[in-house]
Amino acid sequence: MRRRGTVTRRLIIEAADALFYGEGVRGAGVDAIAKRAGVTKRTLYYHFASKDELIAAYLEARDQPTLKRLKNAMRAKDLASSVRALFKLVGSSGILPTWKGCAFIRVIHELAGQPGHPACVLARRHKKGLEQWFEEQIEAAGISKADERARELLVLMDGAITQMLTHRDPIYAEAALRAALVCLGLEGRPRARSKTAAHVYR
Amino acid sequence: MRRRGTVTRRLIIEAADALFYGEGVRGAGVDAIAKRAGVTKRTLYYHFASKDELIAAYLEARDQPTLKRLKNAMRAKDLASSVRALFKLVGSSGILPTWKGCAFIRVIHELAGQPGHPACVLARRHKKGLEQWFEEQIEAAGISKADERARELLVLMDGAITQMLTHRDPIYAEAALRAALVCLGLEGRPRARSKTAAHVYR
DNA sequence: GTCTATATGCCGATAGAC
DNA sequence: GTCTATCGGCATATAGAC
Repeated sequence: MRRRGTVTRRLIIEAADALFYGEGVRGAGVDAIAKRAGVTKRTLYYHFASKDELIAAYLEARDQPTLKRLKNAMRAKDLASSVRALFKLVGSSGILPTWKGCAFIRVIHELAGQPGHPACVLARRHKKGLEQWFEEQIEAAGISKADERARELLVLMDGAITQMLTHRDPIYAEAALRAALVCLGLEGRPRARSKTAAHVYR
Repeated sequence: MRRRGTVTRRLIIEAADALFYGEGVRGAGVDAIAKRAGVTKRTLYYHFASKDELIAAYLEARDQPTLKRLKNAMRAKDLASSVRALFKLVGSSGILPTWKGCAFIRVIHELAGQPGHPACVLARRHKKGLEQWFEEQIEAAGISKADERARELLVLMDGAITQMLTHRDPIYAEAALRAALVCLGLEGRPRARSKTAAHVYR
């Protein structure tokens, strides 16, 4: 009987995570995943009915840890600091060659032709959950129309992630941070920011 | 001798465009592309040395038309109207089932493990070109630090596209539009009150 | 529950005729 | 330049022993 807590099952998901994230859910094959997990393909197919199911399990396993990591980065009391930490995280992660963007967005893009795929459903739920948490944080900071601000923040985060994956240049995470602070009303548009100061980076 | 203007070559690229964009560059095979183009695989491989080269040609063929379409949408004299038109376009496109996001961003995500792939190089160049054009428009509107504002606009656009592909809900394009107008200083937003101040009203 | 071995088909790419 | 025919490999998935 298939249970969800099996050691073998966990090993397979860990291997899938490494390969699906590293090479894409279409680029990585079950053969390589089974080999990395140290099991045979037959064992893999005992625990997962299909590759599609394994892809869904891969995202399912990433859901809470990813949220937890973001919440931990944004644990400051004041919202401005939290938002700065968020985009600092995006910028610093984005310059690492091993970083390949957001796993959920990657799946949405790779499986754009199959929006009903279980993994796509999970990805949408993950992003909705994050949006809702953003909204709670913004509301707790006493900012009105928190739902609108949360969507703006989410758009900026995913836009920053996309640009980081594209150009691997923190300048885009910084752009997103500036935009987020302005949107949230936490920082006015600087009128006379010294050009030299603004260009310290790079 | 292989020339770039051949009718056959164009037919193949058109078929590739439909299938690569519809099912992903990894999801679509050369078999299906050749069939759709009405040629044999051997002919396809006469015109393109490899599938990777065909993928690059597919993006290459999309580069100028995509830029042109965006410039046409943003042809208004005043920047605010142009920006509104941009995100209106993203929102209205994004609810069409046939729309599958930005072809360039899709490739970046699908080939995240191969940043040196010719198609990835083209995708980066395309986005850089768009960013530069944004900068020119913003500068022409008399807004300072146009380079920073252009990056913010680009991040918002790609973030909106990503969210549209994820949720198919124009509410995210609208969020990005609001953020863009605030960032460009085309629409004000009052600074947030402190949390204690907010408590006065509760 | 895990194994060895294999079914079956599609993948990208090629040989050689015309 | 386009065709028919096909290669070798890897894809997902399965049969049946233990």
